[in-house]
Amino acid sequence: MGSQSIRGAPVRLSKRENDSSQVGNMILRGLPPAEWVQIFPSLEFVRLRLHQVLHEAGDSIKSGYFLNDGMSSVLTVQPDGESVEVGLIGREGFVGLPVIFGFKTSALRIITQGDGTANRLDVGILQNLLPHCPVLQRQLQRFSMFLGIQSTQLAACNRLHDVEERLARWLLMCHDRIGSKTLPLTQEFLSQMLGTRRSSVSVAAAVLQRAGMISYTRGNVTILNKSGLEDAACDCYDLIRQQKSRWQSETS
Amino acid sequence: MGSQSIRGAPVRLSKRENDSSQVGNMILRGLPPAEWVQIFPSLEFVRLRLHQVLHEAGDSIKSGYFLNDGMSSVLTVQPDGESVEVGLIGREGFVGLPVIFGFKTSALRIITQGDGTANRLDVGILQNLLPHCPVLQRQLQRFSMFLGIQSTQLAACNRLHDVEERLARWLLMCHDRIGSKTLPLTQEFLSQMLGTRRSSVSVAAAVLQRAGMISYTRGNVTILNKSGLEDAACDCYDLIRQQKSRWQSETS
DNA sequence: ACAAATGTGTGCGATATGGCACATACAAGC
DNA sequence: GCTTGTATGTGCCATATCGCACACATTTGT
Repeated sequence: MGSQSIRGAPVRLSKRENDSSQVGNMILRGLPPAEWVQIFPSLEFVRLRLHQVLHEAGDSIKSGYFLNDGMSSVLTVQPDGESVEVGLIGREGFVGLPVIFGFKTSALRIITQGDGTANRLDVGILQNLLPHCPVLQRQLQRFSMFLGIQSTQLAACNRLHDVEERLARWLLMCHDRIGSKTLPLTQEFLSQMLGTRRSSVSVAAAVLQRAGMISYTRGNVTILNKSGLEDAACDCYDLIRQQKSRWQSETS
Repeated sequence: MGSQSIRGAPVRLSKRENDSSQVGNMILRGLPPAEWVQIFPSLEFVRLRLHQVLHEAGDSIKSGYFLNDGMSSVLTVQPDGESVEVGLIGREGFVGLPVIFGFKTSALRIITQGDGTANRLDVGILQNLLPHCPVLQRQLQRFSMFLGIQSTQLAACNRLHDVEERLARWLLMCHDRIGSKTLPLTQEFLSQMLGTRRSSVSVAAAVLQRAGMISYTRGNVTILNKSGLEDAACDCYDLIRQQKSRWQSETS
């Protein structure tokens, strides 16, 4: 751990720095030296701001992002503008999966939650690199599979569970990836994540607040009682964590 | 739960059938001869029966299936037994995607809808074959990406649209893949696809029936007015078809 | 023929959410 | 100070769905 500060001043990635242990992203850190030396000269360290759109639904993909910290949400966008979150990507993953299968455009919107940093990689460079980096290719493909499974679990959750359970789950998942107990979230924004109305979020948040599990001030949620929130959340919170660890370890 | 897995009876391939044009599955048909001659000796032609379980959630995967006709549904299964359909696989695709990324088990349940046939392939053989069949590998990976996108669209639909719209959509999608206007479906079964109660399906089906769009007899739905059903269905029906054609054409 | 199992239609109260409106509270800028 | 915009809490009614229950029809097995 300790070589990199998660919050506060991020570590600058010099182009002369060829040690992948300086990088927060788990896929990059797992690369063998032979592949790391190929990829690191092309990585561009970037800061990500709150709610930055990394990929817009329907747009072509120019860069992939290996997140070091913070998290991103994957959203479906419907023709009428409604949206639902169908995935979460953190330091364990990669933003830009379609390009590794030869697609040019993103069908989904990817936005950042909270501030963070990432290593950006040009799509053309990535596609040239992939045939020479079998471990990278394999890890990206495996992450793609995991993300698909995760989205199916979120789909079931969004269908079967009510707003209060989903809100609690979402706050916990966000907290696990952001690391902070205070999350910069408006209720309007949460309603887009959960695929519901803002007023429904307000009601659900008020219940959790009165139960002492969270405190809600203008645009900021603070988690006061994590284990209480876990009781309020549906089982999907645990299920997704289990699937994550299972799929990260399962090999053929 | 009702139906158990029943394996189809293997049928010997005649010599004539070493021509991929005799095969209904689109991925197999698209293979170059050099790859087809490697794979076809290992394919086992099997008949699939209604509601056969091809892969059970959590079980290890023994075989992959290239469907020739008919269709399969991809279901999430929750701990309490509730389920929601998150994908549809027909002749354009493949059942057993996790193995192409090195995973051994299926996180999802795959069941057949209606009768059909498929070319079954042992997982061990497939994994040995893949490194020598780049086109096959690529097409399977691309289908995996499409299925992930499809599941996100279904997730949004299941969250945002009501039972009647979803039912109409589902009947249309099933009809498109089965080919028949009469579909062997009980309301109990449909409720598991749509992630709702059986009685809700009954109400929605009664509305469509009174409007003359379908007729419902014991365990069988017949589509009477397809364009009427399209009006009753949500836009997701069209959106998924668009994404399907886009996926099949978009290249890097 | 009879009983049992299965599939479907229907009804009803409870509940969650949609859809909308409005008041309040806070923040930012002048 | 003031204004303006934004975020939140709340209330109200309509509606979709849940959660059950039960009647009825059809099929299946004996």
